[in-house]
Amino acid sequence: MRKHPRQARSRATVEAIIRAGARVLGERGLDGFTTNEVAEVAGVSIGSLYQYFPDKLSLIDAIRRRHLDDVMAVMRDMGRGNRPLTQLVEELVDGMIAVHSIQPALHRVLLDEAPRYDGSRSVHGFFEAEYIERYKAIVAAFRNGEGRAALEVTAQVLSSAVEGVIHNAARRGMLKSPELRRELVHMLCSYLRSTDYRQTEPSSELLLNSSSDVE
Amino acid sequence: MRKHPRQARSRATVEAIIRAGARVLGERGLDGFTTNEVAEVAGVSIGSLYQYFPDKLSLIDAIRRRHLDDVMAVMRDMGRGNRPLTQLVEELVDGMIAVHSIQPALHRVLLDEAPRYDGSRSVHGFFEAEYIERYKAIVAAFRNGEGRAALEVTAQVLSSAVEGVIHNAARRGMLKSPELRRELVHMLCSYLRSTDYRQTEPSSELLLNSSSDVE
Amino acid sequence: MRKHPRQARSRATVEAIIRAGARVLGERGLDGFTTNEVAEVAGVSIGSLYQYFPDKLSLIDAIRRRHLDDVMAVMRDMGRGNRPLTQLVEELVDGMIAVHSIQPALHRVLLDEAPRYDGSRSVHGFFEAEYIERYKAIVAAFRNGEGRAALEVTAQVLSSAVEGVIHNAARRGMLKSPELRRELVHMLCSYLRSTDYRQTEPSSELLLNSSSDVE
Amino acid sequence: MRKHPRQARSRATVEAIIRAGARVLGERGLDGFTTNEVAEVAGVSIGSLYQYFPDKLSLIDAIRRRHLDDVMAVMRDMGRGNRPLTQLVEELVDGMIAVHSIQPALHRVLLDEAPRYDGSRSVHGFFEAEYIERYKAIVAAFRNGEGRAALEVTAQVLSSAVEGVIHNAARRGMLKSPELRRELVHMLCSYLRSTDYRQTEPSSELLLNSSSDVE
DNA sequence: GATGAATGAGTATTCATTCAT
DNA sequence: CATGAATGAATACTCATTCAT
Repeated sequence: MRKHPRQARSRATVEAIIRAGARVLGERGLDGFTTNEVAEVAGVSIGSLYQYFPDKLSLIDAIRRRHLDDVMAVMRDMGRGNRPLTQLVEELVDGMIAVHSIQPALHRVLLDEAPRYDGSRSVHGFFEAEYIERYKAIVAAFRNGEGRAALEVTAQVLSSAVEGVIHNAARRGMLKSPELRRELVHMLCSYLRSTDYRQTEPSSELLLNSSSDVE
Repeated sequence: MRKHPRQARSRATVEAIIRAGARVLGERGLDGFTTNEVAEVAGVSIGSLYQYFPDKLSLIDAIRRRHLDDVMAVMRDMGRGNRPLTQLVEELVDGMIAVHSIQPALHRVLLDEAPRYDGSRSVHGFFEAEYIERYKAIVAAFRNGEGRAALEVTAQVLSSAVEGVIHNAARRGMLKSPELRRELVHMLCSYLRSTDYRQTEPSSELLLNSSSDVE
Repeated sequence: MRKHPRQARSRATVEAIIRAGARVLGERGLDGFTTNEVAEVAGVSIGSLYQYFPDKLSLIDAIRRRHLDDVMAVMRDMGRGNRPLTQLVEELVDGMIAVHSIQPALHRVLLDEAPRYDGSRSVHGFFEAEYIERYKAIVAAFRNGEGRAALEVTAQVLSSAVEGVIHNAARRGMLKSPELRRELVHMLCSYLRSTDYRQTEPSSELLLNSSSDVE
Repeated sequence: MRKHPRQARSRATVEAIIRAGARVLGERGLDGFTTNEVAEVAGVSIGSLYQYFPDKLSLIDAIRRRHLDDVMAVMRDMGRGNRPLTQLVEELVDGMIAVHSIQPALHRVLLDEAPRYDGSRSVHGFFEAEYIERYKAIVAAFRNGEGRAALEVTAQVLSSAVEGVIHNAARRGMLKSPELRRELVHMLCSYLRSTDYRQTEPSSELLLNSSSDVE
């Protein structure tokens, strides 16, 4: 941000801009997101917008930070208290579904489409660090004996799988499907519960005899 | 396509345009994808581009079709022959990684960002139908006794999880990490191997007592 | 118009754009009328033009309104006071010649070539209604006993004859010819003065024995 | 024209192009008139079109000549035989209406909108010379004692009035209205029958007491 | 601080015309 | 002679950003 708002009025202005930005981004998508549109929706002159945000990207970043804070709130709740695996996973999934239900498109746009400032020192960087750390904590709690590196990768896989499923469901308007919720929970639990698969696996497995073989 | 290329010369032109388009889309992203840029990279005049593609979107659709054909080829290979679960999943994951390694960003842009022609009868529609069908075949082979509806949802969860993980890895340049591959395979196998979790689960579970609670 | 100019500066801009537009349209014709050209002639950036006019057509409409206002002023003057037929017609013709002398081509382009916004409720629609009404008033004053429908048609014929002659003269640069003025006045007076010709006519007429027959 | 077609085949090609051109120009207007479109409608390659017509304008000129020939045919018929004034005028008006009824828009586009080659030596020039000459013959026949210059102007006024009324009617789809026909005939007859109005006019005229005075 | 008028580089798309095959 | 692939200048319109008031 270009300038830090000190007076109450300025803070309100910035607030209005970010809110309007989130709304526009969620409703119109990245293409419909123009600084003039945002300023108008915010009931603010375009000049005022540029008083606080040096350019479009910085505004997107601010919106992202705002939104990611919500997501982080869900993650932080995960950390409180002890719960059995299933319950924890269910809460995680439910939290994610809840966050994405508010503005289904916004989160996806923010995560997938909207360009980041430079990739390193951006808001997203800090957020992501804590985000993955939270996932690591979960993994560590249920997968004892997993090494540092493995932990990192497992958390990565876990979080991106959750996001992949949730975003896809959001795109299809299936966020509220209980079956989807159940299956996602199921998958995550199976994964977290299983010990290293290299030991248990190549025993005697079912064979796939696909009939779609013939083409 | 506006016109069908009859002479050899024009077929080469169309080919060059699609190739250049894929490259530009992958390297510069949807924003950097301008018809003029594509024409230039293809070494073709802008007029030639519009001789064959009525507008920008139709070109994107052609690129998508091209790319999705590659992805489907991987999926179709899954259907051939019988293999144990692990091997099948490994091949699936390896195939996906391979496809995404060529142009890491292209697939994601094509799937997540790039607008489709009308949402219903487009290329993507047909592709997706077969795509999910292939996943369903896999699930059906290893999860006997799963109902119709459950099959659909499971396939959905499975495919979007795979894509989420792969795309995220692509974004981070981690596509070639063997650990990631291992964990993804692991997750998918656990999920597919497990029977209905509602029976086996709420026994005696570990409890999470996170210390990252305090901040 | 997209935006209403509030500050004096912007009102001047809009004014300059319309003036430049009229000039370009009159001098270069509809083909040479490009928004960029207009902006340049107006000494204004293309962006400013689009700030006030959503598209090319709306600008043409604004120019038309401006121009038609001038024409209507002439017509309204016709309505004031009582004058003998000849004097009235002379004033009408003189007024029309004056209006078209400013930018000979503009009026024709505006009336004949330039596309209208949607054909019905556009500026031209309202203008035309009053325009023909004024003509009807003239006809009614000198042709007593003419029915409703006949009035309408007579007014139509009268106005389009005037326009035909004036526009053609404008094309040929003959607008200032006193002979032309005299003949036009003559024709209109003859027409308006004559009672129903069906009674007076097939008496004993001159015969045309054209020698230009042989060629 | 670039090349004179000698063989039968070429003559047929040229013929097809001109016909297609007239159709496109009439149906789609000057804007929809593109050389590629014309070639396609003519069932001929664009290359062939340019074999015979060096550019777009030359094609329009050829169409114009073709069309004006039709109009001239009407005018020439006027010259044959002797008829009373009213009959002659009725035939003129009917002929004009007939010519314009075939492709109402074409004639207007050709006369009003379509650019001419250079204004002087074009097809239109020659045509117009004869055209106005025909009108002069008519005037001369019924207005004895009119001088050279006056004859020219009268013919000019007469022809442009006819065209103005007819074109306007064509635009409004009123070409077939018998009232319109009657009034046009009426006006032309009144005009041609009247002797110099300077002698007969400022006697005792009706006064216009318009009520639209009050505004 | 706030305003909103002004800017202009950039984007998709068309169409007259050429020329190798 | 005919074809149609290729060309590229030209055009309408958008939007991030600046700056005088």
